[in-house]
Amino acid sequence: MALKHGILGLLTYGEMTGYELMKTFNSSLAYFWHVRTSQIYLELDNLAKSGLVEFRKEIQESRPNKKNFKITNKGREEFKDWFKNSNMDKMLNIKNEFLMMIFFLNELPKNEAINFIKQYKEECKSGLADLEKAKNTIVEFKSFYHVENDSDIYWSLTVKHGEFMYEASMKWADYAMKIIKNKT
Amino acid sequence: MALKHGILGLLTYGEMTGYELMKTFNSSLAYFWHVRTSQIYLELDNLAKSGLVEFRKEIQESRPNKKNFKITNKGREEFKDWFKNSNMDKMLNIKNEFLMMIFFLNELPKNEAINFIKQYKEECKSGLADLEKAKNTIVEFKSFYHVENDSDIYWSLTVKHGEFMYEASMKWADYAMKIIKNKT
DNA sequence: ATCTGCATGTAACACGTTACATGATTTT
DNA sequence: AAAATCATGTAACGTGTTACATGCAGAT
Repeated sequence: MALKHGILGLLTYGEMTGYELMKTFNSSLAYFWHVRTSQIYLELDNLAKSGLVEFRKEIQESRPNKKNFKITNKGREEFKDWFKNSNMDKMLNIKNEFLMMIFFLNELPKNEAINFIKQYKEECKSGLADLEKAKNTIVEFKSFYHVENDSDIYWSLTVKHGEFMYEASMKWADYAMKIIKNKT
Repeated sequence: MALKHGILGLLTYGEMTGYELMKTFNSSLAYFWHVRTSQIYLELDNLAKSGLVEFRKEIQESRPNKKNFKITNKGREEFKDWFKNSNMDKMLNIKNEFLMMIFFLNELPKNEAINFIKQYKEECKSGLADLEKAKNTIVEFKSFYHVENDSDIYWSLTVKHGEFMYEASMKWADYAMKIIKNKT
């Protein structure tokens, strides 16, 4: 139910279209949540049907028409309840296909195994670079939606989490390559 | 397709029942992949229908009857292809509900926000403890299935990855709590 | 001239979870 | 006496991906 509550959460900062929501997810929140337009529009439909959001049609001349979504009071309640009914252990259990491959990496010859880890390290590097972009979009988002409170402290903390993870991942990659090189 | 290839991969070490596969996932591979029995049995059905695995029925007296699955040649080919057709960027994009909550944590009063991070840190601590168990089950698995090669180097690397991640997460949690405490 | 951005959606499929169902044996 | 282990499965549901469809405006 995280996407649902993510949408509701973003709408607490102001009216947004499906397209804008998608953009925000795939920039500011990109490190921990990607979305597809198809999913966003379906979810917005569901939210509207449940009365958690409502929309205002806006006819545009030189652009396609929009639906500006805003959160309802019922939506705000639902969003608050999300924090009350959360439980930590469920949230942390991950699925990581990369590690599934590492588990079976003996299938590859040594040099290819090392190369595989090297690629991973490169990917982490580019992940770190993307976090820099996220930092910028966060600043833009705050001023664009005139967010007065210090929510951005928390937005930055998610980015910081990414930095910690990517840096640790790269250290792990170095460790892993060393181990593989030393094996018979 | 990671579960499918995970099952095929485990079966390269020897014959296993659905139940044993489930046990192995939820112990040795638990850090990065949890499964439910329902999913395992469905996937085994599919794999059998595709001719990637086959099974041998074993009638037991004081226990329910079993199906001992083994990988076919076709299954081995499919498993090898998994490494060839993989691409890194797809594998690394994560969904993290915990970070979704962090993003919106301004919704909670300061003390509750700090408590939330504290709970996370505790969860990481217990994750680290579980990794110790995983280390043991890996050793048992190797001797039980008489694995002669040094695959276990890679198994251990997945555990090490977990250690790096949990430790970095806990450092992040400390950093986050400090930031929140200092905010107005 | 081609690509990117804006803006909306539908349909089919793949993957994963929840809940249900059974039943003997062994451990606490 | 209660709970965990062994061992199999079905059905319904929820979530996410892939592929398809449209079409103008502005930038390269």
